Amino acid sequence: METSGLGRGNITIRDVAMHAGVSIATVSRALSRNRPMSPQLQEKVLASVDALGYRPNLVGRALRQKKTSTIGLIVPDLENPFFSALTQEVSRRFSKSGTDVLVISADNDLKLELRAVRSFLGRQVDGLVMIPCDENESGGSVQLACSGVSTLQLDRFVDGVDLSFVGCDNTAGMSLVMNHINEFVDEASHPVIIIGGGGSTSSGRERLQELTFHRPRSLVFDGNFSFDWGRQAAAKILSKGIRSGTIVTTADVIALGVMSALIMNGYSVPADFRVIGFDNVGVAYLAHPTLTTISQPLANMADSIFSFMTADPQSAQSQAIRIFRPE
Amino acid sequence: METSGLGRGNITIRDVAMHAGVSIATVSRALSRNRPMSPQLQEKVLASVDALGYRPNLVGRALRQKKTSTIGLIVPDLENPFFSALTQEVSRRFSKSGTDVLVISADNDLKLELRAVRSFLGRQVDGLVMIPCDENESGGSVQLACSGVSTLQLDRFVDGVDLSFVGCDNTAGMSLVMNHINEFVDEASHPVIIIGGGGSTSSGRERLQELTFHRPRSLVFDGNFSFDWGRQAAAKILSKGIRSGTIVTTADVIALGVMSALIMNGYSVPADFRVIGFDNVGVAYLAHPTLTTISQPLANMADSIFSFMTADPQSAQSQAIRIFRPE
DNA sequence: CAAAATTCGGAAAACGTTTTCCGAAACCAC
DNA sequence: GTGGTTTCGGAAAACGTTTTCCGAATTTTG
Repeated sequence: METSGLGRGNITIRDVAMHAGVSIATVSRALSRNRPMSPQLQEKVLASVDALGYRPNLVGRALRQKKTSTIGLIVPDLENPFFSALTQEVSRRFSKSGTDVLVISADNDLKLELRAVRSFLGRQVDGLVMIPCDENESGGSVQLACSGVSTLQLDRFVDGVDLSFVGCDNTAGMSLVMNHINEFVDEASHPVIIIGGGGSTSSGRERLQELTFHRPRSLVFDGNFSFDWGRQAAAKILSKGIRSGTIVTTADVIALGVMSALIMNGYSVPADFRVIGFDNVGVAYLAHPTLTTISQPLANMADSIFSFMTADPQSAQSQAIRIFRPE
Repeated sequence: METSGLGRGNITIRDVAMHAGVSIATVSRALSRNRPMSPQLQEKVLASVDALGYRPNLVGRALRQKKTSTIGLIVPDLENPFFSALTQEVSRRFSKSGTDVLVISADNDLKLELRAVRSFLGRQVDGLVMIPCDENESGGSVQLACSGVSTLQLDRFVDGVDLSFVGCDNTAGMSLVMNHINEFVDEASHPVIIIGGGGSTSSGRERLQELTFHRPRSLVFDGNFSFDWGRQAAAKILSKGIRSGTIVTTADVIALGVMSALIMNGYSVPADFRVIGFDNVGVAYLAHPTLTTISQPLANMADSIFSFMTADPQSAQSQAIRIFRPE
């Protein structure tokens, strides 16, 4: 009569050893195939493992091995579809290898971001990927992370210090936008209006800088990466009496907010206003083809994170900064 | 001359004890305030902690304390905005207490879901919250989870076994939809068309059942919870020659897909077609007020999860099923 | 002032693994 | 048959912490 796994004190490797009549070292070896052993003994051990429903305690293992087979991912805001897509992509990339990606959302809060870093560091993750909340204020968190474990900044980087980063070439991306505008838009009748977002993040700043550099006399509004800011920005534009134009935004979430507000107010996209986004998140497809957008190469970025994390920490590659061209 | 935290062998509690000239027990107590101690000694220890930049190894702590101050959350698909909102809400609720919410996305893959359960169990999370991928196929994963740790199903539940669950009352929600339709819609000119989704999930099934129960002669399409399915469904409707109606869907993501396809094809919402969603996710606000939707009480659900997890495992409450009315 | 009670620091056990080391047995070669 | 090599299981140390116990010092009490 076999008791089910419910027995309160969990089954440990000792119980298996006892049940199989061998030492705990043998059990460990039978499971890890760390050293060759006679097949019949292995068989016996594995049978006991099955019979007892033993599952190794990964905390004990981590303590001994000094590694957890885990990487941490800190995201500023999971409700931003670009970040959830990125999260999904990174998880997917790592799921093929044996390491789990553990995600914590910082909820755009610097305190929570710092806490997440501390938590992951304390939990001995083998690597840390973070999308910093703020270009300036997140510096401490990022540096703390780097001081403890192999760390990579994703999509955004903090100012001042020179730390590893993977992201896309925002400048090149916005150049694509400008080429598109030069080619298809008659600026006389369709003035260019710029709506920024994420002013205190590197990606927001880079994109906005590139736009204002090319169109220094355009009207500029700046806010954050959210649907709501897009809606507000559209209202501001309309309240200035503007009735048509090309609206360039620094993220799809903003662009979608803009579009929805315009349409609610009876304007047509793209007849009255053309709207341009950035990121090409899944939900942007809803507005296709009326929303023009720039794709970020998520898969490439995830690949790069993976190879960074699996690389020898000493190797030069591990310090490289990888920047991908958007499409 | 103080070396920074970079020194490879990490600083352990022994180093602090050595530095302060006390025993490791004293250091532990100084940090945990577990037992009163003389203030000057505490001061001395804390000074050493600061000087060395010591951060406790939570793996060691977890092993000793048999708790990790961690709960796991397994989500089928982070790109579904309802799930990312739910994730964010749950994280937010727990961030006030000392426990971190660790998230793993199963990517709608049963294998990955099972792996996530095993991983969290092995990592000794103090609790597990899961949104099962599939009403039938996820049964094994959910039961495994329950056998190891206090587990709660969220939003969806698996069939057959009677396990703890927190979610919303889909039937009541759809009744609200029906009341709305009865009140505002002239069904003679505006036939009701039903678009289901998530057929193999309890919430998808419950919602669809309620709809077909009230409108047994309506046209029904069934698919999954995605923007894309909404677009396809709209195309199916149009290809049947239908040019107006009330389209009731079982999720906002579907409704938004439907709307976008209708608008792309030159139809007006809500003049030609009325569209009704479910969940009231943030992105649905983009379509407000043309999209009618039903709010799920996220905050209440998160609260309930929290109290379930912090409750004494023996108490009756810990087995309760909580169902909230949507608004 | 002695005895009892209290405080508080340290030694050591424990948590569940993996892995190093050791020794016994088996095998091989001559 | 002996010496050398290989194979393979077990004992025990180690990972970093918390906590139980113990004993010494201090305080309180009669």
